[in-house]
Order: sequence, then structure tokens, then C-alpha cells
Amino acid sequence: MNNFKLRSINMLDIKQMIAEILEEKISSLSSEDIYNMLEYPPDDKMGDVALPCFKLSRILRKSPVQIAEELVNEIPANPRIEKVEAVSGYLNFFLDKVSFIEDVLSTVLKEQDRYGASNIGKGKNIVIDYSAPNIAKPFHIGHLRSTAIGNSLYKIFKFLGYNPVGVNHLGDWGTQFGKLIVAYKEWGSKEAIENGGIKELMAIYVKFHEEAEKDPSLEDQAREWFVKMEKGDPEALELWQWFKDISLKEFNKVYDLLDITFDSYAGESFYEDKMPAVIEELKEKNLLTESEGALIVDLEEYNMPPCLIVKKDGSTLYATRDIAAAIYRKNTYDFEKCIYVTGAAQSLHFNQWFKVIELMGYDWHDQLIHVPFGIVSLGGEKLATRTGKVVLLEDILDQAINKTLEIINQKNPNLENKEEVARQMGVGAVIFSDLSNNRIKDVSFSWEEMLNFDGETGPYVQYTHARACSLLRRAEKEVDPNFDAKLLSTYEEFKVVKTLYLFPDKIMAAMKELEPSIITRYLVDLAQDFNRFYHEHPILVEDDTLRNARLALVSAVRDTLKNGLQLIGLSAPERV
RNA sequence: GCGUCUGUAGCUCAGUGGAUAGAGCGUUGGACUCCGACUCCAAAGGCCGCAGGUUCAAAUCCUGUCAGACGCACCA
Repeated sequence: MNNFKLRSINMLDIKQMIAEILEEKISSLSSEDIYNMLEYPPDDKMGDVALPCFKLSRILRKSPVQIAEELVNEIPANPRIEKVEAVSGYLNFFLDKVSFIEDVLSTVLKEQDRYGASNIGKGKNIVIDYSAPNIAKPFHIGHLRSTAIGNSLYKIFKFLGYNPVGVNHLGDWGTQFGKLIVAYKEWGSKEAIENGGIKELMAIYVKFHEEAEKDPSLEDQAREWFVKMEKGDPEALELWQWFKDISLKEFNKVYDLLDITFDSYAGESFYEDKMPAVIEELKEKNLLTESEGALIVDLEEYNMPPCLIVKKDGSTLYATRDIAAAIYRKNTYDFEKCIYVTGAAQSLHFNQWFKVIELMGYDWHDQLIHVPFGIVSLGGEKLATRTGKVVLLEDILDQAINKTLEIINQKNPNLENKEEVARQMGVGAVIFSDLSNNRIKDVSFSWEEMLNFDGETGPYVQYTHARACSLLRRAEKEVDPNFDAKLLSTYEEFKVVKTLYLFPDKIMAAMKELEPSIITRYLVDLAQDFNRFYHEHPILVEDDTLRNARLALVSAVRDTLKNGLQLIGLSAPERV
């Protein structure tokens, strides 16, 4: 037939089915054109799939109303279509509910934890660079965004058959270590740092910035220390390693709580010995210019400020390391895409060095993708380590977990595994909240919202999943896959099935747009549809066949919720 | 000054150029002798920042404008 089946990974592509029917009747258009014109009506009462005929109007030189009315009579009877209606220029298809429900539920029951999965990415490597906290700075709510988004993209690519490589590009190199060394020597003490950890490191870092306002020579000292680091000075490197060890210990505590891992922790320092070759290559390719004592790549032609490669004191910069890292990753992983999850504030930086890669003649420059996200503010003020204005992620997670534990103690005090479930839900609430909005939007952190678990929240979806699990436990019998779809005849049941049907498409959209929030919002929709059904209709009824049919629906919802939660990095506890 | 992003219900936000712009929170009023009330139902609440333009059709595309955020050489 046609070779464009891959536009959807959905095994039951209803648009495809309808496009093929219409192709026979609209000779001037391919089934692909028709497919792209089809849409889902805004209201179920209007139908399940619609063809707006306005565009056809010009081609067929008839009014849209006329086209719809003519087509409606030409559609042959089809067991999967209940009826077709022409309404003011729209051709509306109503699916045969019984066969649709049967198709969708059978698919989910068969696929289970693979429902929505695919192998379209087979053999393709995707490097995802996320989290990347700075050594010696605390892990705060702002860092969570990169971590949560990157982790979710990792799971999404994996579910679609790709081979993702999660890289934690630790901020473990750069001038801030010079500042830290100066600060440590001026105001720090070994004991205080060993006891206080990152908090103490941050304190002396903040003090450095306060003092540097009065005494700018401190900045010069800091730069000197960084130059020493790059030259391999033993004292500088020993302090650096010490700061790094302390920081990593605390970061790993947070990653354990979040249940997030990485395939590589190659940070900025890893590229230290790879930069000279890059600088050499840039010189050979005649891209470097000297300007005010520094070496730059001029990008005026591309309407961008120059990209700094080497400072006047001979040390390197962020861009230098990113270029070296990109080349290293291409050689090491042969990626199809290399994705950088960082704040939108860095957009120019990425555009600049992506252009440098292009100018170097690498045809894979367009495989480098910046995935920006908005900033987190606190009561209207930007979070900044330098001023000490931060909300520590660990504090947020602790509070969310404690609150969950309180609720469990109140409502379900005999729950086994209380502590672990409280962790899963508390952490879930925080991650879910972070992945709820389009990533580009700025977010204003609010304790009140973060700790409110009602409505569109992680605990709501997790609770719904646990409720479905509870029903299946109480049933005390496996769901018979030969359920009778005819018995699922109510609107609420059909609505749940329609939403289940959309899951694979949502995963595809989330991957294409690199936007985990598509899945987060989908889960809320599915949970809402399911809860409405749950309230309207008893499930554990006497009638065995009806009971089995409804449990088949419950089972499909449970699996889909679980798969979706997994894709955004949340656990799906069976009892809460 | 230049550039990028964002303006949708009181608040936080959805909304692939198509039909009557949707959720949640909050407010008000309802539903637990009933499968788990972290649930559900209902009501109120909108010149989709503003002005032009393109189109049969614009919250969505284009231009301008206003407001906010971010960025613009030795920080990352």
C-alpha cells in the first residue's frame, strides 16, 4: 500500500484507516494529504475524526458544505465505522465503538508495560547532556529542571527504541574554582568545610563575591589560581579534588532520592587535555582571530557576538570546553543527536559554538540541539548562588516526603513500606510539578503550590494508579483477555478508551518536541477520565462478564498510567 | 541600543490555522452505611496584552506596538 506508515507509531491508526477510505473518493489527493487534513473534533458529540472540507473547496470548485454532503453518501459501509455525518462543511466520522474498544483494550492488555513503546530508534545513539550541577555549589530548585527534563527525555528515547547516553557534564572546571581557592585561603577552614559540606563552600563563595565588590584584586587572584590549575599546580589541584569529592557526595544523595542515574560523569575537567588540539584545529582552519589579547572566532557575519576561545591570560572558557566535548562525543558515541538541556539564558552561547562547529566543517553541526527551559524565580527574585538566594532541592524533597508521610499516617497508617512510598510520592510531586508546564515558561517557586497534592499533581496520578491496582487486587482473578467489548457501552468508558488510544501519539509528540510536559498533561487527562468512570460505574459487580469487561478497562488504565509515570521519571506504587 | 523568549479566567497553566477557547488551584454549593474522598459533581469567572494584515477560517501565521524575563568578550 503506502510507505508512510511511520508518521505514527500507533498500531491502530484511525486517521490512517479513514485516510485510506477517503483516498478512494477524493482522487485529486493522496492518502497522505488527506491524513494531514484529518483532525480530532473538539467535542465527542461531533464525532471521533473529522475532515474539514474547506481546503478541498478550491480544488474541487464546490462549496465545503456541498463536498461534505456528497462525500457522506459515498463512504462505503465499514464495520469499524458506525456512521458518517456532514455538518456545515465538516465530514464527521463516528467510530464503531465496540470494535474500537476491543482493538484498543486488546492492544494494551497484550503490550502491557510495552504499550506505547516502539523500535523506531533502533541502533541510533542519542547523547543527552543534563543536570550538570556546578561543583561546590548547592543543588537547588533551579537545577532540578535540567535534571528532570533530561531524565524524562532519556526514558522517552529509550522507550522508543533509541540508545540514549545520559551525560552529567559536571561543572568541575573553570574560574569559579580560582575564586573558591582564594576564598578558602582567606576565610575558610578545613574543619568547617568537612562538617558543613557544600553549604560551607557556598558560604565562602558568597563571601568572596561580597569582598570582591570592595577589592577587585581578589578577582585577579582567582584568575591566577585557575591558570595554576590549568598548568597542573599540585596545591591547586589537590584543593580542587577535595571540593569535588565533597560536592559529589552530596549530589549523589540527591540523585538517589530522585532515583536518577547517568551513563557518564565526564565533566568539564575531563576535556582539559582535549582542548589544545581543538585550539590548534581552529587555528589551522583559520577561524581564530586575536582581539584585545584574547583569541576569538568572529561571528559578525552571522549577526552574533564573537565566540571567545582563549582568554588573554591563556586559559580556556566554557565554549572551548563545549566544542572539545562535542567533538569527543561525536567520536565516542557516533550520536544521531546530541541534546543539551540547559537554561534559556544560554541560548546565545549555544548558537555561537554550534556555528563554530559548522565553520569547522563538521556536517553534524545540525545534530546538536539546545533544549532550553525557563528560569525558576522565588517571590519574583531570581535564584542565584552568588547572593545565597536559593531554595535547596534537598529541603524541598524532605518537606514533600514528610508531608506525604503525614497524609499516609492519617489515611492509611498500616501501609507497609510507608517510608519508601512517601519518598516515591513526595519526590513524584516535585518532579511532576516541574514537568507540568511547557519547559520554556519561567516558573515562580511557591511552597504552597509545591506541597498542595490536590488536582493536577503527581500524587493525584499515582493515587489513581494505586486505586486501579486496588480494584484488580480485589478482583482476585486475572482479567480474561477475551472480554466482551459490547458491555462497555457508556460514554465514560468510551472516553477512557479514546484517551488510552492517544498514548503512543503523545509519546511521539513528546519526543519530537523534546517536551516531557506533553506526557505529564496526558496522564492528568487519563486519570481524570478514569476517575469519572470510576465514580459513575461500579466495577466489582456480580455479573461476571460485565465485571471482567470493566476490569479489562481498569487493567489497561493501570498499565498506561504506569508507563507514562515511568516516562517522566516517577514511580508507580501499587499501594499508597 | 540590538537579539531571543513569554503575555489566554482572580492565580498557575493547556490549547497540531478550523466547529461553542479548556483544565487545576482558589471561591461558593453539593456527593462518603457504597469498589480507597490525595476522589467526584455543579456554579461563578474570558475584548486570548493592543493595533493592523494574510486567510473561506487566527489565541494560533506576518508586521508593528506595549509589558515582563533573559542575553549581548575574557563567568558558566
